[in-house]
Amino acid sequence: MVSIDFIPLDYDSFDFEERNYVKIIGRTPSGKRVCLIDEYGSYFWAILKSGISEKKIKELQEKIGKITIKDGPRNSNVIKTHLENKKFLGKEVKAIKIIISNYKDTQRFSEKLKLQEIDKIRELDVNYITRYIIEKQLIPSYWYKLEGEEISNSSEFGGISNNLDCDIVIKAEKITKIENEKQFIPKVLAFDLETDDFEIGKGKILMISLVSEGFKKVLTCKKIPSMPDYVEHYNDEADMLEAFIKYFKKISPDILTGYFSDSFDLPYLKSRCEKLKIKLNIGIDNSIPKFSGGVNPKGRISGITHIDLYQFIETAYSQYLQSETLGLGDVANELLGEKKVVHEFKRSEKMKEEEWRNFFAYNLQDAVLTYKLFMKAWSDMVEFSKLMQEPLFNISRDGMSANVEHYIIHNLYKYNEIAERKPLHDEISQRRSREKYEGAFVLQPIPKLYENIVMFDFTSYWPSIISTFNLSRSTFLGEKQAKDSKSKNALEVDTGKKKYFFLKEKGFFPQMLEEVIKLRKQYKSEYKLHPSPILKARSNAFKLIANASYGYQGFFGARYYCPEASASATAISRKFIKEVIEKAGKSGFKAIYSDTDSICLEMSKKTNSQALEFLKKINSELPGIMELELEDFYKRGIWVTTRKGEFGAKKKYALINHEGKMKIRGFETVRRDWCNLARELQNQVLEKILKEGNEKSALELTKQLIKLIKERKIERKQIIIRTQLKKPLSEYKAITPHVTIARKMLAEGMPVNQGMLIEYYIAESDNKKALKRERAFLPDETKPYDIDYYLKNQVLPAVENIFQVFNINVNDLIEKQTKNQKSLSEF
DNA sequence: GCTTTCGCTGTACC
DNA sequence: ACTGGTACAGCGAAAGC
Repeated sequence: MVSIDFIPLDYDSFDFEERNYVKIIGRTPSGKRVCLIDEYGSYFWAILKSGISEKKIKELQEKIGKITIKDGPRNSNVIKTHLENKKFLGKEVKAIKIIISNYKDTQRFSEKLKLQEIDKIRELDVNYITRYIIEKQLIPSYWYKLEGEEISNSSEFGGISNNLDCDIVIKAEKITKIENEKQFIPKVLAFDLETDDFEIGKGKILMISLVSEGFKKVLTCKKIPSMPDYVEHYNDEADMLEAFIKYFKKISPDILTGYFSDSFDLPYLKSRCEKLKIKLNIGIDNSIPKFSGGVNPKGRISGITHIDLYQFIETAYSQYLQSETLGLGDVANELLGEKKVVHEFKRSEKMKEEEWRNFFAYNLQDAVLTYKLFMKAWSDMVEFSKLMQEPLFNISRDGMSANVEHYIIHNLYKYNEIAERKPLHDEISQRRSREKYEGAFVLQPIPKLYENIVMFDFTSYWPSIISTFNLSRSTFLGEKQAKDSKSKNALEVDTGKKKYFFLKEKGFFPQMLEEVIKLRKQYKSEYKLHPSPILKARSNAFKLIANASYGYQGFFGARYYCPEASASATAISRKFIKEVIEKAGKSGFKAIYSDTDSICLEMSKKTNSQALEFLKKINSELPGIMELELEDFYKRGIWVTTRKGEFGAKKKYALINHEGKMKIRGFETVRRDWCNLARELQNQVLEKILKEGNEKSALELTKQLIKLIKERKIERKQIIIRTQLKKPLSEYKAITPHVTIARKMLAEGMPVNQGMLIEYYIAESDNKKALKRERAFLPDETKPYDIDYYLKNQVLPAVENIFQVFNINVNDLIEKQTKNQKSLSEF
């Protein structure tokens, strides 16, 4: 018997003599690599119809107990059955727990269970590892004391330990959670490839960068006269790949990370190794990386957690990032404040020595930035895996709906609930075609420059509504029937279209949410008292889960899909925000604007403390855990009309607080599909107006810029328009400028991928009626820009509505200037 | 042949 | 396909006259 402390990192399973075993890789506090092996038989539930006699149930259990699978790839049997009183969607049920010898036969067993007494079979689709984590409570990223028999270098399980790059292999007997808040720092290896063709299977690998603690190298098969000292040269690609494998094994990391490495670097590496007949045996059992998932491949390396950092950044950070793309360069710049080395891609045979030198630096830096970003994201990943209770491999790739669902599944046992199944194929298409339900309320603003504004918003609006009003799949009682009067124990929600009933007795989902909100509040205040990246990450993970839970209930792929709950939540949201608007009016504040959970009020002659008193009054009248809070006081704010100029535009405003900090929403300034010229001018115009309270100097600035545009003094980079290619080029029905440019790029042999930002500018044309797409050119083309287009379609639209607030028509300004200029040049 | 309408597309807000 | 609905705006082609 041995006993060690360890932290589980990578979860896997294997079969031995037709039984399932869990294989978990972790580390001890002193850095030894541990492999835990545990026998574990999976199970599922047969939920019985009500009113079946005990005798019948006994007979049924016996019958089930004898089921065997012999026609499959292995012999499987039922190990044990167990009758239990459980809950399913909140209702009491009797269910038989069926423990089987091999989870891979789950489906085969269920097919033999189409029996009269059985109402439903459930939890066939709960992942084996997930189930193990729930049952043994061996949650990733926490510390445990592991007791068991050491089987390192033994013949157990066919000598599995002999081929394993581990310090100790233990057959688990007892696992106990220990209190250890010590943050585990993993050994991380970041890598990046440069190739001579972007398409996997076509090109060759030119260089590989590797970055780990105290380790920075570029491996290459290209030789230039004087190599930088971090570059190691190999005779050919095969030697270089062998060297990669050698270094990988020497470093023996816990985590391999890359940026887009699931879809590019790792499959590329695998493909080249296959072609060159090199065994990419980087798994701790000497296995090669395996890919699953088809369209969105996921690369798995046995015993080593491969993390494609891009995927985690996309789900966990993208909503907070200002970056206009989620590329490594933009993200590293924003999160680390480090700029990427600029490198112009050329065909490798055309590159000169200096360019190769730069290419090496570029390659190294990609791995350096990936490494640093990973370290920065580590706390968040750990907190995610602790909250969702799923391994890091999954956490780093899952979207928010999967996160919400994992949170639910891992906590169901507290409510004695059996999990609902995932929707089947037909169900999904049915759900996807459902009508949209009405969403949140947005108040139409009156265009104006306002002074002295206060903004309030509801804290965690959606989750607080769902929790307070108990809106969920298991508490939904159905639509109101005309004759229905049995609503004593139910809450009625009038969505305007339909009336829905929900049970008053708290359901598990609203209860879980309430817990999440409570803990989020607790960690947030703890963080404010003792700021640390861990507490910040923890508070943030809870916040994200809470916010995604509303969308989850309306999502077609959800186990606990309930669009009626979503529709009810929005109906309730509309009711409360409108009430606040009305009460504000009665208390002498005037609502300028409101969107979903926020409200901007004109203070008029009211003081700040009067505004806070009003807030207090509102809160005293709010039910449950609903709460309105102060967002900020603002010195000025501006709302404008829509382009047509008929009414005030929603989702578009700019504010400045008393410290001079601006908050700009919806304006072209914050839209990446407008050129920088227009965006920067608009930003400056807004700043001047908000700071000075009038339009005078902003107008001057605009006039100056118009002059510069006409004199062709604008730099090319200022007039570039960027639009994302959101789908494969072939799927476009409309031929827009960016599609035209993308086709042109493709024809010129440039890489064009779904998701990339297409850049172009608009050039002059003799044909005045030419379409925009006919005047669109690549950034490096030489045609002079179209003055008229940039004035009338970029700069003017960006500031026109702002000056309109002051009754100034900027269009006249351009026309006048144009006339003057023409008359000058004509004479 | 010109103007208006409408579907497609992308982006942002919450 | 991988959380929800609301809103704005530009482009290009179809529809309307």
